[in-house]
Amino acid sequence: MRPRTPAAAVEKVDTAFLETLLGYNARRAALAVIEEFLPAMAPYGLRPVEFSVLSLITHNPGITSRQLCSTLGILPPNLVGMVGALEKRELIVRKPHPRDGRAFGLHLAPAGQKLMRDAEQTAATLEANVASRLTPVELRTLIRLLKKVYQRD
Amino acid sequence: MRPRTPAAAVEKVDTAFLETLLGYNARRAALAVIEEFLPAMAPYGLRPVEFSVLSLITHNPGITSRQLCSTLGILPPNLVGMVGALEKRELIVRKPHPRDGRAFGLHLAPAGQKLMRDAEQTAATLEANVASRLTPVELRTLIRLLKKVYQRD
DNA sequence: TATTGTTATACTCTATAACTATA
DNA sequence: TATAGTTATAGAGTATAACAATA
Repeated sequence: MRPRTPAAAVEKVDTAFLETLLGYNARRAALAVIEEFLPAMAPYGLRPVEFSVLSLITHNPGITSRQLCSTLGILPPNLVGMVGALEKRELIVRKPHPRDGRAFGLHLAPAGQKLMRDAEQTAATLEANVASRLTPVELRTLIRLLKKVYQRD
Repeated sequence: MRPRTPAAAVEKVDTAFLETLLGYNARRAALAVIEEFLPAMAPYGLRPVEFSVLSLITHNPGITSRQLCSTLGILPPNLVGMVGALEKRELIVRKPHPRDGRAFGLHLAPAGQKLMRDAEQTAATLEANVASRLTPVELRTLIRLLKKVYQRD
C-alpha cells in the first residue's frame, strides 16, 4: 500500500457522480435559463412566476386563482399578493365568475394586453437565443423528454 | 362577427405557450425530480444541497468551501452554516489547507463515509425509478442535452 | 361537508455589505 | 490589492393553520 498524501489540495473538482443524476442536471439547466430570463423580463417589471401567471391569463381569460395554483404548483396564500399587485398595476382585472360566486375570473386589462404582447415576444426571442446552444431538433427532443419527466399520467 | 360570451369560465387550462419555453419545462422537471428526492433523503437527514455538498466532498476530499460554492452556484455566506452543521453532526471534518492558510480542506468523517455510501446508493436507485418514465437511451440523451444548456464554454 | 379566496405567520432559500486573516 | 471564510441582515420563495363566504 502506497501511503496516502495527507490533506492534499483539490486541483480540478470532479462532478462526475452528480452529473449522472437527472435532478442535478435539470436544476442546473433550469437555473441557467432563468438567469437569462430575469434580466430580459426586468424591463417589464415581471419575475418568472408573474410572467407565467400573466401568460396563463392571456391564453385562458377568465381563469381562476385556484386554476392558476394547480397549474403552476403555487399555493393559494402565495398567489393572493401577486394577483393583488398585478391588479393594482392595472395589468389584470377580476370579474365575478359566471357560475361560482366564491371565485373570480381573471382577465387582462388593456395595459396587460399590451405588456404581454411584448413580453411573450421577448420570451420567444430569448428562447431562440438559449436554444442556439442546441440544434432545433435537439431543442424539440429536450422539451419532449422534460415533459415526460414531469407530466404524471 | 360572433358576439363574445362575456366572462366565460375556463374549463381546461391551456398551457401550450408556456410549454414551448425551455425554462418552464426544465423548472417543472427539476421540481418533479426533487419532489421524489426529498423524502428519499429525509431518512439521512439530508436536503438536496447538503447531499450535493457531501457528494462533492466524497469524490473530492480536501475541497474548499470556495470550490464548493463555485461548483454548485452557492454564495459563500449561505454555505457557512451548512458546513458548520455537517461538521457538528460529525459527518465532515475541516483540515488546514496544505498551501493556503486562509482555507480549509473538507473531508468526510467516518460517519459521513458510511452515510454517503448509503445515500449515494439511494440516489442512484431513485434515479432508476425516475428514469423508468424514459428509456435508457432517452435518459442519456436528456442528460446530455441538459448539460449543453448549462455548461457555458 | 367541501371548496375559493383570504389573513397571518413561519420557515427556507437566496442575496448584499462589511469585516478578518491570509495571499 | 485580491481572495477565503465569516457575520449580520434583508429579501424572495414556500409552507401550514385558520377563517368567511359560497358550493
